[in-house]
Formats: sequence, structure tokens, C-alpha cells
Amino acid sequence: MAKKVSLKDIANKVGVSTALVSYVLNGLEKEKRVSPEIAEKILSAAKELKYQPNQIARSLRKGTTNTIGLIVADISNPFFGQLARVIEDEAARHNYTVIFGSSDEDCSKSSAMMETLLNRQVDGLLITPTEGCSEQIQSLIKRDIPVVLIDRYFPDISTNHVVLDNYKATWNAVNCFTSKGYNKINMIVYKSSLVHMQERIRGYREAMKENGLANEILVKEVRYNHAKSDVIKIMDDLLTEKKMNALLFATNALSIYGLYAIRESNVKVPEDLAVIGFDGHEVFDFFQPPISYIKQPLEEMGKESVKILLGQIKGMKKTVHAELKHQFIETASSGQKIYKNA
Amino acid sequence: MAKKVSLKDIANKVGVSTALVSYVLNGLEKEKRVSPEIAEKILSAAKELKYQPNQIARSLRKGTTNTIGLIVADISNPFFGQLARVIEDEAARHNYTVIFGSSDEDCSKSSAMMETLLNRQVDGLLITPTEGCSEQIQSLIKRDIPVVLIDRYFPDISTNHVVLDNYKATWNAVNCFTSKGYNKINMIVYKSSLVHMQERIRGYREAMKENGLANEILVKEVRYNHAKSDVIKIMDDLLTEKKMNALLFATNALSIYGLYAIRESNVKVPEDLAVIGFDGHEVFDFFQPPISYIKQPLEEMGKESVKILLGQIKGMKKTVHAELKHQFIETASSGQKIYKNA
DNA sequence: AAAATCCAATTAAACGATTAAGCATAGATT
DNA sequence: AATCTATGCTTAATCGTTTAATTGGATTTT
Repeated sequence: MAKKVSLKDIANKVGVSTALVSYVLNGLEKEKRVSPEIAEKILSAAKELKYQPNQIARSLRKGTTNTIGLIVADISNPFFGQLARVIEDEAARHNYTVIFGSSDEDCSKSSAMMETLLNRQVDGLLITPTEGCSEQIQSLIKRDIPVVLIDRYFPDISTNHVVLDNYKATWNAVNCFTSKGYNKINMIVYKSSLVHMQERIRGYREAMKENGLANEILVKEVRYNHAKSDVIKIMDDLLTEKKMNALLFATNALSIYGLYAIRESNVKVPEDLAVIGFDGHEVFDFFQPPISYIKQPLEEMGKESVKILLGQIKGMKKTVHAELKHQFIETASSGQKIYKNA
Repeated sequence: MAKKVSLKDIANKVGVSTALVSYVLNGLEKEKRVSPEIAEKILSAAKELKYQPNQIARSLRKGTTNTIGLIVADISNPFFGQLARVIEDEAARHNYTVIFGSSDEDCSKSSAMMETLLNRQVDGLLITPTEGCSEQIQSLIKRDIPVVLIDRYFPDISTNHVVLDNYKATWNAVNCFTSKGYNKINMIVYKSSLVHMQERIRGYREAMKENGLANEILVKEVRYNHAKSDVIKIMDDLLTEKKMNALLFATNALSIYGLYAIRESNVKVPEDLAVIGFDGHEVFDFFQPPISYIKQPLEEMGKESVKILLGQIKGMKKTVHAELKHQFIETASSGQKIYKNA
């Protein structure tokens, strides 16, 4: 790489000190009383030399990098990909750049990623935290590092976070099923103590109880690293037992794996089995019949989390909790259209 | 943010100069003949103070950031999301971090992103270049900045690039159709002069000619920013005219939009219309019947491009062109299974 | 005893920007 | 004439590392 043009090069060319050049290029010519002629010369020299500031040097000096770190579970998952895209755009609008990393829901990977990002002096972090990572997050807070958690949080630590109204979302979904007469409603979830998953489960459980279906509660757990095979196995069992007539999935990926299994079987949706998915995916549209689902407001989530993070970076002290409303997209898979979103 | 622990803090604590600390922490204690006792003290002080090096300062001094910039069309597109994931992992394996940005196939956005990344002193760039960005790429080459183009390249500039065997891919796809007796084969592509698109078109055209179907050649162009509506309109026309019996899509997104239209119609696949998609997507699996498609070796593409880029960063001068083999995933949508991948 | 070698550390410059403080020179004020 | 003020610039420190050059002793060699 050819060496870059620096402030010094411009200063030499014009015959002034680097200080003046810096002032002019940062628009401080009035404030710092730079003579118009010199300012003009500096600007044209900068243009001629195609000067581009070295952000690394600037960052070192200013102690801020205009960079935010983003840690998601897996950037190749469209849910996180879309979220990342919104965050990228929103950050760019505020002159911030994003460095990202995937954690695979693995706490040690996530911690390693955090340190990598912090060593690169990111001004703040946007994190979808993983199970057991509570201490790491706590340590960030203690170190006064601006952080916003997305999608999940830890109830025992006070953090900024942006999450879905998970409880209401699954509560509504169950009520959608019951309102159509379905009474053997099962749920497939990730085995996780994380609050988003627990809230989704709680919404399901409570709604079941309220509908007098406490005895029918059945939550099947899937391991993140064996999601596909676990779901297929569970679905095999559930479908052959024929004890369920409605099924609620707790995430995007779980829904898709489940749909693979349903397609392989000769179960009819929604006659034999009503289905509600999570997050949304093109597959939901193409399934016969199309799958009803709980939709997360990704755009809003991304924007809101960036907004909160930048606020914290700028010195806001108050901790912000944002709970965003889900949207229920109802199609044929959950039965007839008599359900209304609360 | 609390101020971080620096080399100086360790040096003060142990009572030595920062130079020694730097040597020890970088494993140069042997080479620089640091006494074992001091080395020990430094290491334990570093651990005790939880020292983490400031990469910004290090980067400024060393002139290298161990960071690579990645510019894709759109990170929320699973094709690029998956690619990004492979790149992220591969980069991490070599101790590099990734900063990414989406270009939306827009040249000015792409250029802006390039400058942003370069100002942040990335050591190299991985780019899926956009139409008309040839000069920008050329300027990178001229500035001796390590670059690897992915997915596309500019035939008139010599660049490192990693691309698919696009010509063969669509050539094979057409021959798959013809071998089953389909003779009215159309193609839907993005309106783009970029080489990947042109090669895909050329593969289609040549195969058509070779099969004596030159008169049947029909390539429909779609605008990137109006892809969905354009595809739907085109599909409407094509399906009502009933002049085609096979359809080849040039990308992932085009395939999906097309499939939406096919699903809305009462056209039967593959009896009325045989279909071959591109890149792959869960939707292809769920469509009735499942969609045959040209699969890109994403894992290999990502790894190869990182490998080439790191080679260039390390000083390799030779320009590398990698053309990776497509894989043809054949299911029911393209007719009976008598086609073999070349 | 003088010169050479080795050892284990320090010093200080450098990376490229920002920015507080200082310093001439001019004109204005007393 | 002496003092003050405004103007327009320069100087130099700083951010946290890395690393070439140097130093000052101790030990060995001639």
C-alpha cells in the first residue's frame, strides 16, 4: 500500500503548520481565526492531494472511534441479517461504522468477540447476549461501556435493552388457537434460560392455563447446536403420537425445521394440525397453506437500539428498556380468521 | 467509559520502562533478553491489571489494523449473509476482524463505503463490486490496496477475484431443460452489465443456440431497485402468453419473486413450466415441487477470497483468478432425473 | 591494563491527528 | 509613548504502542 497523504503533506505544500490545516479541515477556521486566503489554499491543497483523514490517528487522539460493535448469534440467519442491515444503515446515518461478529449462542465465543471489539475501541456495543453470559455483561456495565442488549436481557442486571413483548406474543398465539377450538397445543422452543425464550414459554403456559388447558401443556426443548435433528426427532414423535392438534414454534429456525418435518408427513395443516411460526420467513408464505406467524418489528428494533446506544455514548445516564409490540400475521395455517391482534 | 489500563500503568507498577513491557507481552523476552524475573513480574502485573492492548494505538504505530473491509450488495440477503459468515470465521481464524457495509448495488454508496473503510485503515478489501464502479476499483489497484472481488469482476481490469463458473452453470441448466424436451426456455435476469450476469446470460444463449433454439432466446431484464414488481409484471406477461415452457432465474431473489408469481398462477411445475433457480434457498425446498437450482459453493468462495486477500496483504504480488465450480441440485421442478452435472 | 563482548535495561522517536498554550505583529486605546 | 487587544499563526504535548538506538555495567578476551 502506497503511503497515504497526511496533514503534514498538506501543511508542507501550503507552507503552514499542521494545526492550521487541522482547523480548516474541521471547519474551525472562523473560530480559530484562520485567514480566508490560507484557508482557501489549504482546502484546495487537500483536494488536490486527495487527502483523507486517518481515522485511526484521530481515534487515538480523541479517544473515540465512531464505531459500534455488533454481536449477534449468527449473521447468516436472515433474522439477524435483516437486523444487522437496519443497524448498519442507522449507524451510518449518524456517521458510525459497524464491526460485527457472530457468537453462535456460545458464551465464550461471545466474550472473545467482546474483547476483540473493545480492544478495537468501539464506542459501544449492541449485543444479543447468550446464555450464561450475564457476568460478561455485568462487567461491561461496571466498566461503564455503553451497551444495549437486543432480543434478550438478564432480569437480574439493569441494562439497556430492546426486546419484543414476548409474553403477549405467544399468549395471543395460543388464544388464537383456542378461539378456533384447538385444545391440544404444543410448543417447540430452544432449551435456554434466556429471558426471551422463558417469556415466550410463559406466555404459552399462562394462556393454556387461562383456557383450562393446564393439563395439555407440553413444551419440547431443542438444543441450539442440534436444532435440525432435534426438531425432526421431536416432530416425528409428536406427529405419530397424534396427541396434538396445534403447534407453536418459538423461533424462525425452529419453525422452518418443523415445517420440513410436517411436509414429510401426511399431516394436513390446519385440519389435522394448526401451526403458528415466529419471526417470519419466505418459507412461511410458500408453505401450503401459508403459515401464520408472530412478526418482530425488525426495523424499529434496529433503529431503537442504535438510538439508545448513541444516546448512551453521548453520555445519557438513564437506563432504557424498550419493549416493542409484535404483529400477528394471520393466514390459513392457524385456522379461520376470527382472531384479532391485541 | 473508565480509562483503560495501558502499558504505562504496568510499567509504573513493576518499575520498568514501557519498552520492556511491550517486549514481554509480545513474546520477545528471549530475543530482547529480558530477565526472567522481570518478565514474570510484568506478566503477572498485566494479568492483575487485566491489561488489554489498545489496537488503535498499535495500528497507528504498525500501520496495519488486522481488519478487513467487506462490501456486499446487501447483508440481509441470505446469500451474502452466509458468505459474510464464512468470511468472518475465516478471517477470525487468522486473527482478522471484519468491518462490513452494504452497497445496494449502488456505485456511489459503494465508493463511500470504500472510503469509510480505507479511512479506518483496513488492511484489505473484499468487494462484490457494483455496476459502473470500475474506476473506483481501478483506483484501489493503483493505490496498491489489497483487494479481492467476489461474485463479479471487470474483464478490462486485472484484479484478484473469486467467481462462479457462471457460463457453465447456466449452460448446463439449459441443457438440462432441453434434454427433457423443453424448447421454449426463457431467462429472467437483472439488468446489469456486470460480468456475472453477462456470463450467466451468455451460458444461456450459447446453450440455446447449440440446441437449435436461437429463435427462442428470450432474456427478460429486471431493475435491481424494483425487482419484486418487475418480476411480477414480467411473470404475468410470460405466464399469460403461454409461450414458454421452461424458466431459468439468474439469482436467488429473482427466483423467489418468480416463484411467488408462479404460485399465484395456476401453472403446474414442471408439466406446464419447468423451473431452475439460482443460489439456493429454503423456499426452493418447500415449493411444490421442490425447485432445482444452481448452487454456489459459498463456503469455498468465502474461504478462498479471504485466503487470497491475506496473501495479498502479506505481499503476494501475483494476481489470482479463482473460478469455482457450481453444483447442480436437481429435484422435480426441472423434469425427470436424466441430467448429470458436468 | 586496555579492549572487546555481553547483558539488561532505558531513551526517545515515530505513527497522524487534535488542541491548549504561546508568540509575534498590527492597529487601537489611554 | 506606553499599554492593550485582536489577529493569525506556530509550538509542542498528547493519545498508547512499537522498536531502533543507546547506555552503563559486568565479564571476558587479548
